[in-house]
Amino acid sequence: MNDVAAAAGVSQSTVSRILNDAPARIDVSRDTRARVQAIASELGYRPHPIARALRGARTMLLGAVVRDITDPFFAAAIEALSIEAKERGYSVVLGHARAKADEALALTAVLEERHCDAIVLLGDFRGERRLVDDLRSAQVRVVGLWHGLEQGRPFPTVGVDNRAGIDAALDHLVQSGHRRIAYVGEEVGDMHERHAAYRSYLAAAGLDAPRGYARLVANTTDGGGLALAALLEQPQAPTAIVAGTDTLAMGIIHAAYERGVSVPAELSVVGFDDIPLASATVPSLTTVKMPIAEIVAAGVELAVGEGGWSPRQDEDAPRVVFQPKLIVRGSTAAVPGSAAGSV
Amino acid sequence: MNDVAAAAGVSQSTVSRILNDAPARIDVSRDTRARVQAIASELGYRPHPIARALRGARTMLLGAVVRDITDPFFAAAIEALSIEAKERGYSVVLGHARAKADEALALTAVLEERHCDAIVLLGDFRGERRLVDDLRSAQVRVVGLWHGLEQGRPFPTVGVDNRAGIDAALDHLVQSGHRRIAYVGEEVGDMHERHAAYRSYLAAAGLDAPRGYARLVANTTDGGGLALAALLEQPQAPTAIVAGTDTLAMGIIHAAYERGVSVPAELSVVGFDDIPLASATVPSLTTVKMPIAEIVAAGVELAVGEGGWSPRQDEDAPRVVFQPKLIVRGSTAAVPGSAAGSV
DNA sequence: TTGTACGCGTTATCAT
DNA sequence: ATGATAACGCGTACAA
Repeated sequence: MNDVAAAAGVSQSTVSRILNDAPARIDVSRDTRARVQAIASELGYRPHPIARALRGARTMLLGAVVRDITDPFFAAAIEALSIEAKERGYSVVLGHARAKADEALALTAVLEERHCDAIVLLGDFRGERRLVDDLRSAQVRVVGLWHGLEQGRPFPTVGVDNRAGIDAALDHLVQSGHRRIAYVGEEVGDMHERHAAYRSYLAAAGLDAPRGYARLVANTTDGGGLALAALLEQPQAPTAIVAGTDTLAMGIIHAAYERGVSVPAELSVVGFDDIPLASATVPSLTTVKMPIAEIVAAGVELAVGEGGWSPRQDEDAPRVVFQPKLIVRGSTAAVPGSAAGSV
Repeated sequence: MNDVAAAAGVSQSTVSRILNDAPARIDVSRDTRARVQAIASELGYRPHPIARALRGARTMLLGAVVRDITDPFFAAAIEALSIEAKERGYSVVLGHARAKADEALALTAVLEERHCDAIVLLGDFRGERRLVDDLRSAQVRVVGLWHGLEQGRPFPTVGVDNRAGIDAALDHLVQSGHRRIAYVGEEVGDMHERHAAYRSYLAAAGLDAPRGYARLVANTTDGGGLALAALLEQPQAPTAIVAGTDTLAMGIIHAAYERGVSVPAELSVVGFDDIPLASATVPSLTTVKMPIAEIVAAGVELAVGEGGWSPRQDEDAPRVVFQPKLIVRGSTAAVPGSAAGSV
């Protein structure tokens, strides 16, 4: 900017005023303005965001903390976040939080918070006391997406109505004649709610729910395979499985294929999330569609929008909840032996 | 830092020296050092990275420009990049480059380059003249991963030996008795090389390659479905398909399932990349494994490591090439009608 | 061993 | 309508 000022024969502050479009009045003469602009573009002047930030301006950087980007669901969430952020002029900084059991997760280790105007948590970090404490004492705004339920939330959260999703999935299965319905999930974040919803649904419907029908495994395709193996060993194998995520559902379907169990003819499987590949599996996946775009949009609004929330003593942080929607595809069918069944 | 200095009764520069571990000599007395450190941690002092960066220090930010994070392959690449970057103390800034046909892609639009110490391009951006020009004139180091071939490369690139991968896939199919082998891909980046490798392999092997056997479609599961539909309409349908990516392969397998074509009994399919879900599909996917971690590590080294490369006149930018590896799983089998076949 | 002073590139305030 | 100047937080050459 100094170069521009020197070349134009004006002071540097004048250049600043011109290039920032004089917030106050049009107190720059037309000719100097034109001259400075010409020279600036000729010299290829580019504002220096770091210097601006030092003056107190925003960084236009949005921090995203996520455990595992490989998880197809969170990959889709990051994509949505990136799009939403870009529309508001923000860029996303990835704070990769690989949970290493031996080290407490410190915020600084994962993200230099002062770079970012706000931080978005993707997934459940309630187990990371250290991280949450850091976040609480940091000056940046924090929003948690799919962060699970909590009593005294230190920051706003946005999520989905897990109970409604599980209810819809189970309604669908029950209406297809299923009575022996198992659940597979990892006891983390939203899946905790899904598990609880599954249990209370079965109880309310008066359905049998043997202990072995709820399998808690890692949220991976391998975890799904292990869960299926265990379920097939039950005295009465289930005719349908509700999976806590599509990843688990894919693992279950894959394992069923390897074992010669036909989906959906012999076993129905319902997933949760509707990840991008869910419609391209064999068979295509019946699943509960997560309104990712809406959730991310609400989260970004809370993080960097005008409707932002700042901690107060007299009220809890807000929790926004969106509704999921059941998508029926090819992985569910009537229970074997029913009207349309074989035998 | 001023607060710390005031509280400790020393000057701000002393504090700076202590907290930066005096690069020169141990010219700080033990007691003042201890006192300052105590006060600093008590006050919860955190260095201000922006001010540091303004002084010329590095931002420890690594820009990543990617077209489509939803693409499972690039999601995995981003994951690897994030891990590799974190090991060197860097964070990744996502520059989301959704190709909108109507607007030329400007670097500033996608990433405020002066924030980043270096920029990593993920995928093929040769079509984006504007972006590449911006990159060339920018002062940051740039590295292209999976950027395809180019004559006068303005920056170093790291990639995979596509020809070797395709050769391995075709060798496998030919050895399984296949003669009618089709190719499905999008004419972008590395897939261009894969297509060329497919054609020259068939020519060298003296295999029939009807025009309609090479299907150029979008790199999505839907694209794969369209390609399969077109291939099944050929006078002589192929017995095997080489897909340019696993995404396409999954689309092909899904479409085959929907049409009642059995994979691998009636049709063999080979993918490329070995995305995380490739081993959990039905059937599991035979594919060419991309050495993502190695490629990303080499890229980060070129971008921010000591072995970095700066443009010179007398030599081309380096191109590092890694070798892929064929992973045989369940989506390929002997050609129908062969020794082990039915009928 | 420690304090003073300057500059990094901006923006904002005050004076001209 | 424009120029001079202070300040943002930090690192460092120089002076004490």
